[in-house]
Amino acid sequence: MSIKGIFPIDKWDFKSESIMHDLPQEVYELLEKHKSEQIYKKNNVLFREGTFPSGIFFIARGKVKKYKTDKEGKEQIIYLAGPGELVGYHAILSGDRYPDSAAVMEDSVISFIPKEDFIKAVEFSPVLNYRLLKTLSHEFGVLANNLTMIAHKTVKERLAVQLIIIREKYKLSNTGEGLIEINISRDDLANLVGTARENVVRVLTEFKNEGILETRGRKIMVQDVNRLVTIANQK
Amino acid sequence: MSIKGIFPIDKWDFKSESIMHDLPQEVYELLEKHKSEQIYKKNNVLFREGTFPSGIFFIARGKVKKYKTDKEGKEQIIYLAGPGELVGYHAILSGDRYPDSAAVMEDSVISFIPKEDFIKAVEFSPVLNYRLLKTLSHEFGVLANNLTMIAHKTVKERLAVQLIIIREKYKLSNTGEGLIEINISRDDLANLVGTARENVVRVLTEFKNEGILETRGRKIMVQDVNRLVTIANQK
DNA sequence: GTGAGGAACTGAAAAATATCACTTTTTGAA
DNA sequence: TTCAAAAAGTGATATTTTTCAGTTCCTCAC
Repeated sequence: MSIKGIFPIDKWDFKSESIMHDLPQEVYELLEKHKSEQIYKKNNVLFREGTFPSGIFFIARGKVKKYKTDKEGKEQIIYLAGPGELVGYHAILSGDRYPDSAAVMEDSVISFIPKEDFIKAVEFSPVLNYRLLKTLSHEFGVLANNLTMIAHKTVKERLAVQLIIIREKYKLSNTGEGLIEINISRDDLANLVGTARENVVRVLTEFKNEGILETRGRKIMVQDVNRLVTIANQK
Repeated sequence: MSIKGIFPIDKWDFKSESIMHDLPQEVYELLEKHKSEQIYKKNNVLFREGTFPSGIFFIARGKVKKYKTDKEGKEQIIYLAGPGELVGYHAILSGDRYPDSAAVMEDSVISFIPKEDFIKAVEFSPVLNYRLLKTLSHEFGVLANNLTMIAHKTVKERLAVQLIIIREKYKLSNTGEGLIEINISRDDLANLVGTARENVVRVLTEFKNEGILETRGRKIMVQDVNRLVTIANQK
């Protein structure tokens, strides 16, 4: 039983082709000229909601979360970005402030491209322009799915969905043989699912007791994806 | 006490300039050529999630809801669109199926523009292209706000927020003197807020008893916006 | 290798929300 | 105008989720 068959997987989050892949030489050079690559340590913040954008970030290696924080300090993760993805371009396109914050979830290699260079490239290149439209449309769909899910599914169902997505998305960072290791803090998982940490832990324990997954330290290894898929599609 | 002062109003839903406003003559003509204007009766469906797009819709007059429906038939409203707004263009940009459905909430005047003409116009016009990017970025921000809100705010707070937004958004359809009439079914309101109809009705009654609003039939008239704003910002 | 501090986990109680079964009101078609 | 059907409203109960107040388990800096 393939996951695709029962779960509209392509409408979710899985990484598509990198937006930067195979751009015309001139655009590529324009972006390369002033970019600066740097290693960001875990928990470093790339930018904060409400500030004015100075440029965009291209993830070469690592994981980045985009999130919003409310008055009480509660965090909601909007999007998990990985290698090949661009972060921080919404604000530059809309000409407004950053609508969300971004932070590095594990030590990552990230390029910074100054605002002016990016805008120039977008103006110069219909290909990049069109690709941004596609990416944005895709991200919008993912977000709309999440909204519907949070509004209508239980914590258990939502957690099942997110585990499937994360597992698929971060497949590559696997050690090779054996089970795929999902490495994410319970807090981040809770902020992604849209609930309290305690609930995530409880459902995780439930899944463990049912033999759906096992944990080693903070790491989660899914043993039976199909059952997760069944739970995800329950309602 | 202005609403703007305490509530980040510009980050929410209020209608900005129409995407079609003041386009270069050639683009305008390209879009006009094959468009067909038509009156859609209340509850008519413009398109359904998962089908292939045949074109886009421009709302000349009326109200349209974009929504997703889950397995159990529960509806979640993603976006409320009004006059001057474009609907159904996401799917065309992403080259995929419609990610959501759209239905008319009251008798409306709507133009249909065939897919090919729209794509041609986008390819031809950097202005239109750029404007779509801006609109999409804006819509993304609104959606991200809603996601965070549904995840962290109570039904009462969310309803307060949405009442403020709808009231502002549909200000124009007001009769003139006196209070602004919000005309929306309790079901639609519930599907927008992300809860059951009963809860919406209960909170509405609460608001009524506190003198925040009054109702005449299905119509809601807000008497004290400031108190709604206070509730909306409670947490 | 160790121990301090952070993260993960647990249980019980309170609060919010969903559901069900029903009455009343409103609406719009004949 | 009437009157059925649809929508709105109500109350009681079940379920889910949050919150609080802890304990236990990892991790990594020394």
